[in-house]
Amino acid sequence: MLKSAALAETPPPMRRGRPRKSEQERDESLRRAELVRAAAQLFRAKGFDATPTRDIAAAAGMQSGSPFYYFESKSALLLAVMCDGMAQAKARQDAALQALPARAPARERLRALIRQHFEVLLGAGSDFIPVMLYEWRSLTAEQRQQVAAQKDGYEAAWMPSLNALHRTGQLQARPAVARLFIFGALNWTVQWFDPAGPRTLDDLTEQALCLFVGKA
Amino acid sequence: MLKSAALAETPPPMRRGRPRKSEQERDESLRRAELVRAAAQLFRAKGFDATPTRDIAAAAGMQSGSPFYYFESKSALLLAVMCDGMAQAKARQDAALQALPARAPARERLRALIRQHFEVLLGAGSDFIPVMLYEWRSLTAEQRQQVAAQKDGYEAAWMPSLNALHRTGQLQARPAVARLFIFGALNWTVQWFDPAGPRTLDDLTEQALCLFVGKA
DNA sequence: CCTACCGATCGGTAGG
DNA sequence: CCTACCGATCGGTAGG
Repeated sequence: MLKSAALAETPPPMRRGRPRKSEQERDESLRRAELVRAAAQLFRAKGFDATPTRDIAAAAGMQSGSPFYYFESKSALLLAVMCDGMAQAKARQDAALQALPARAPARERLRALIRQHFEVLLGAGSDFIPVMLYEWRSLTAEQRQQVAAQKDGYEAAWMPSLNALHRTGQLQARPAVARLFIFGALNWTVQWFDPAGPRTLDDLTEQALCLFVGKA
Repeated sequence: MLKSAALAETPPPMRRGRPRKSEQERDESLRRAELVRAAAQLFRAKGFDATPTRDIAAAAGMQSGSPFYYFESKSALLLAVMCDGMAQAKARQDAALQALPARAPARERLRALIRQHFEVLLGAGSDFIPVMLYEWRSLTAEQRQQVAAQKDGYEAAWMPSLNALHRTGQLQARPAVARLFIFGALNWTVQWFDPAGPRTLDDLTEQALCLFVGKA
């Protein structure tokens, strides 16, 4: 496949101002992203250990050794899946909270957080976060720290809502432990939720809210 | 190691009535159990795929090929871990419910179930159930069915309590979905609970109860 | 149960 | 990025 090299060597006429290097870089980062996407899907479907790097290469349209041109090791690829996933999830979370009316009640803030979390866990093509949740063990200690930092930021955003709900008595467990239990309940849905089944994410969200903080 | 063979060939004087075969069988089943225990511990610590059968053999004091004298494959050993674990968990569950005063309130029945589940998940030397929860993927379809049947029986025992709590309004989500969320919350504790930390299983149980069905 | 071993798979690399 | 390949590991078996 010499296509991308040819493009880089002969810049297309309409893109006069662009330096060559940038084209190359864009192409490289596209291929890299394709590898991460393919890896996420396979890691989720078969598990990290059970996924040969050769399969990831094939899914990205490459030969067996090529992933190691982009990533120094298989676990570096796993780390990329997790970090990309967390960055995306955090961005969506911020957007979901921004979209709320100013001074929305805590119950509605929690609803938005839960709903958005389901989206990221169970939505079409969302393999990144499930991989992060279930493949921790395959990271090195340093890699784990890196992901943990992002995860902590994501989960910390839930505490203001939980604290507020505790103050009003709607949340009856201590907020810190409640957060751990709640994430467990939500994260476990990837084990049983069937996107082809009758349950909608809205229904799931409402039921989770009822379970944790009761009806409105 | 000829010790066990020697014992079988020359029955000990005090055990006059016992036939040889039974001694041999008992010895075999002890060794088998030792393999299952070692496998459970390693599968939990490192994951199924990342655990070589050689390590399991060594942990049980055997040579590399010997586990295959007792189990036809590595995944048969995994199945044994899960089935033994579920059988034990179910037995403890029955005992916990029996120990309750007759006509105990539903909240107390749920408390007993949660407390017992924590014991099985987080207690010392309880590796079987965590392995069952996190290594599904490594079973064949038929093996999965076998474990699923036991798991269904275990989880079904929670429904009478959940239904009762729903009727009284203490549980505000639909019982069927609530059960899924609740097991998620509880099962996830294996990811974060530190037995050496300050939290006790009693405190955890109380907090879970408050979260799901509120204070007494 | 052990010894000795096979065949396959796999992560990763050199060299272009 | 590809080609060709290495070294190591691993599940499982034969034969006793």
